[in-house]
Amino acid sequence: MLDYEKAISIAEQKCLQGGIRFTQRRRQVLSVLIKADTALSAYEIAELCNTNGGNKMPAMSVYRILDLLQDQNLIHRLEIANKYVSCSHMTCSHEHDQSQFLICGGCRHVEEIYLSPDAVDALKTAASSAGFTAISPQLEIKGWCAECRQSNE
Amino acid sequence: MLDYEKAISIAEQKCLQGGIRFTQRRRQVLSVLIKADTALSAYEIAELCNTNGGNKMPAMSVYRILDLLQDQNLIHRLEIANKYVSCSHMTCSHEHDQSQFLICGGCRHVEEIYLSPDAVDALKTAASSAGFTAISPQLEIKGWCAECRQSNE
DNA sequence: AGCAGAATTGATATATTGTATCCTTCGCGA
DNA sequence: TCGCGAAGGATACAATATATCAATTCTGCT
Repeated sequence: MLDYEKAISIAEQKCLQGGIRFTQRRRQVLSVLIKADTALSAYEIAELCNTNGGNKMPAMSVYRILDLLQDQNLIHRLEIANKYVSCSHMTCSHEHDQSQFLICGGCRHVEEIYLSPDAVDALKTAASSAGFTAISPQLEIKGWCAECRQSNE
Repeated sequence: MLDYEKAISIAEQKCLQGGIRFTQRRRQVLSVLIKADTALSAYEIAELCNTNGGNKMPAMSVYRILDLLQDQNLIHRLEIANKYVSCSHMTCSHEHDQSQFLICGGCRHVEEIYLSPDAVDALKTAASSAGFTAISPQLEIKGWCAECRQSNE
């Protein structure tokens, strides 16, 4: 997990640089995502905010805030799982890192992985020969976790 | 595109072998998917059935039929795009083929690609070291098509 | 301090995608 | 032909997400 305090302060800086405010609500949503050790759906985030905190967090606000945090590269949306995770490179100094996620097609469990540069290159080559300029800086791969694979066979 | 007649007759055989009927409705849904040159959403399939054909095809039936066709390995569901495509290996004699799809994160356009065995191996290795027994026989990769990439920068 | 305008949030409605349930109808074999 | 299970119809509803407009809050400026 990320260093919580450091991540929050970096997020605050990034927002300031982006010309937007790092409000309580935004802090709250990001904080839930950083503290979670799994990917969360928008409605799960809303629920967690309402459980821990006090004032009501409507799902609509969560979506708005998630969009905004994504624009600042503070979180990722996982399209296979319809869930969100905080960016594990948030506290790194280098930019433009590629994040890679394995997502279980059964239980939707999410694991972050690190592909070899060779593997990423192979994907990029295949992608560009299909007319895709580049694969996304965030790569999602669907698979089957050990547990789901067992119970499926 | 697949040889339509051949694909339909193979589908019929597979269904018989699986102990289920290849009804008119099921033929209709599969036929729409085979003839389409793109991935289609369930509601798009229903609409196409209602446009071309005569009798009404409710969306619920489409979902039921899509589930069933998936069980018979006749179609794939693309989770990133929330769409469905007919299996391009339907008419091949060999089984257990890996299908790979590139999906544009912008317009959701879908391209089928063919990764080198090396690339697939690299993915499998990374996956298994993360506790995933295997990546899915159907691989989805999100990227950006040339058009969307241009209009985004 | 007070005001204007922009950013943020609230509130409500609605779209999209998908699942659950229960009942009816259809087809095949005894 | 009768009965049983497969298939389909109908309806309700769940989960995820977007659109819109009004209310509020903040910020910079005078």
